[in-house]
Amino acid sequence: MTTHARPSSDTSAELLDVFKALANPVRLQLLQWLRDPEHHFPVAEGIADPHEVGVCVSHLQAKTGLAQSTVSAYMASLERAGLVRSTRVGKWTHYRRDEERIAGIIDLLGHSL
Amino acid sequence: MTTHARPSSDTSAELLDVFKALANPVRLQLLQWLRDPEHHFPVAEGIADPHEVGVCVSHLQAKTGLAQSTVSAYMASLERAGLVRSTRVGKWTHYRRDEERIAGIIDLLGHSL
DNA sequence: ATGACATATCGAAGTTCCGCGAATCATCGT
DNA sequence: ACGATGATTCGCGGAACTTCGATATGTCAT
Repeated sequence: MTTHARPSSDTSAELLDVFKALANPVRLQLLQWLRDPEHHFPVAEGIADPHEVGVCVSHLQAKTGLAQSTVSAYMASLERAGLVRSTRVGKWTHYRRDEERIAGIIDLLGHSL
Repeated sequence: MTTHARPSSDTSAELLDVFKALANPVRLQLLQWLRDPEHHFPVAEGIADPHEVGVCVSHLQAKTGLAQSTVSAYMASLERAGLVRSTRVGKWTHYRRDEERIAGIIDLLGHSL
């Protein structure tokens, strides 16, 4: 069975990674843009539904105005924290939110913050 | 009335401050110790209930093992983020969680993260 | 095989954060 | 008024973060 009351050092470490990933205005913004991709990014280009596959780095990069290398690194850090997942389609890497994981984190916050 | 769907730049800024405050293992730990003060800190010393008044910086400092100036600055940063409140009693400054505010933040996270 | 294009990784410069000790401020006894 | 005690503020060296341009990898056409 699982202990459910006292936050273990394990769950705290998990939360810490999430907090570090989101303690940056651009990364937080990126995650929020991905809540509604078709509303924030050009839709006609890609063949597939943005909600299914995600948004490619080029589009994210254009919207932030930061260098491509920066955005790439930021998305990698969000992925390491478990907040997004990536799918490679041809030469494009698409990023989408991991809603299950995010819901789990919110739940964890409600219990152990 | 309150806008509740689209995260305004205002609520995002609020969340950002919270994330920055909690993106440090010691500060996160401090907030969690304060969930159950009488279990984590000496109880006989103070006259008042820790839940009411809070825990003074000396006790927090002793438990972290860090310098007093560091802990003082950390608590100030948690207070700026709205996660704790301070009460001065004589020469002691007591810190306790702001549960209402924390609940509000959790709620905000659930809606706008 | 060779370009062209999308992304990832690698230094590097500037800024912010971390944690400390020293100095300062506030409050209580005496 | 004075010293002792708790807390905050200040200045510092070192570590981590931010962002960039340059380079490397991977993939698609030709």
